[in-house]
Amino acid sequence: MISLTEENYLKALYRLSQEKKEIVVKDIAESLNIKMPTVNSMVKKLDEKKFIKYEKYKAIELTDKGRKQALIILRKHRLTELFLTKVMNLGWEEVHDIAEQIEHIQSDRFFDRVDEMLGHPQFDPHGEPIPDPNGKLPVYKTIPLSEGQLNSPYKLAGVASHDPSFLQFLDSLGLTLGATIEIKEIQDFDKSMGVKLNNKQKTIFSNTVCRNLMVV
Amino acid sequence: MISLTEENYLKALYRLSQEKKEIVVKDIAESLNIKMPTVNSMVKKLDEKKFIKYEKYKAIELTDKGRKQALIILRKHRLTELFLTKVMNLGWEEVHDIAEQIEHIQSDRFFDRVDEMLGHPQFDPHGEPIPDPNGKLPVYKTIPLSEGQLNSPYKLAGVASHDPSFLQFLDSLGLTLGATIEIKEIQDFDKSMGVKLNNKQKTIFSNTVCRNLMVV
DNA sequence: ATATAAAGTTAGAAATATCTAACAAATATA
DNA sequence: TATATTTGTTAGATATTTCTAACTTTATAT
Repeated sequence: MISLTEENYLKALYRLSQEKKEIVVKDIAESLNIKMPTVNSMVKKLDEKKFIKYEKYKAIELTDKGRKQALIILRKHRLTELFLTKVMNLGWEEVHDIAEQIEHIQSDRFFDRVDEMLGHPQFDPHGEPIPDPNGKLPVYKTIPLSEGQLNSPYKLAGVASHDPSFLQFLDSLGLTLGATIEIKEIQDFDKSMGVKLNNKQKTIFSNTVCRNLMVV
Repeated sequence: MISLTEENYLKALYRLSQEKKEIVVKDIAESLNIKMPTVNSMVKKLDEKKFIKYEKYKAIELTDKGRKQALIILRKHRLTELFLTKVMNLGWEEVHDIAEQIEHIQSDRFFDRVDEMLGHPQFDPHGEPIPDPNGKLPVYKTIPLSEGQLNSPYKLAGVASHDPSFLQFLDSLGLTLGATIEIKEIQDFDKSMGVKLNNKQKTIFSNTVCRNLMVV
């Protein structure tokens, strides 16, 4: 069995591993707002339980087992956030704290239903992929929309530019991660594309825009 | 602050107080599946925190503060069970364990939305009333069914007689608290009523029965 | 009314997760 | 390189929730 506290350590470990190559005791202490000696005891325990690899004074690494656990929690967290916003109509600013609690609920049935009610989403609204129930992160080979084909529905999986005006432009179109984009027309002369968004509105994207929309 | 464990003790205490007049250490131990010495330590603590009144070798009583806490948890539990069945379409047999976990979530916003999505229900499907957000059990001004009106759906909120044969009679009809009763016909000569139960089966109640069914 | 049984209590131990104080190692700086 | 700073570790304490073993009080039954 894994405790709520251990789950929180693993989740922090995973998040930190995404941000930096080396994770040290201090990183975890700061991230979880606890003192270093506490972390020290805990990493010893997590090492014994084979969730991480830890040696005195060395960097800490998640094992496959630990990463799997972390991803299962991350899945619950992301599904919960989506559920709270999309199904329960709560605001994005208020769902995080609730999701931090619900992510520890032990019930496959519950999260399966959440997943189902959301239509098995692949991305959360931050564009982060949602791990599968076995703690596997699907590997998407994303391509820029500019290399996409006609009449084949793509999903927005990320953006290559983080220019605020670009993001605002996407926002104004209601284009969030996970949105469906279908290429309906390609202009030869400037490579601009006529596209259909979420099977509803149609618009035209310049090649610049298309090169910055990473799809799957 | 009140811990998850303390919440579970208070909930058990409240449930036991509904079932019997005197609650002793052994009752709690059995109800929570823990040993008596553990309960002994805990009741001392709950007494110090003013949630219960406890003296050595005496019966245990909830204080107003303790009862309020218990009712807030009960509210969360009942709302959650309703939500899981009505909104998430889970089966009644599987929701209890999940609700036992979700009831400890700390978020007024979350439970307010749950309550709202369910249309502010007054009873759970077992016919138990749902406490309000301040831990108050609404007092319904109940009337005997005999004073009810035609074609207006009532809810069974209590019984005026506790005669075993009467209770068994209700039981045989599947009439539990919260059940819907609609008067379809009133016989002038003996005041017996033709009624529809839970929008399903129809039957006839004598005036004696009607005077003992307290509805809302 | 006394003996037996049931229920309750105390004392002390263990697991979990946290802390502070003191010391040690690694890293950065002068 | 030597010193200072940062980071890490150990040891030991505290709080929470649980347990077992031993003893005490209250209730039951002969």
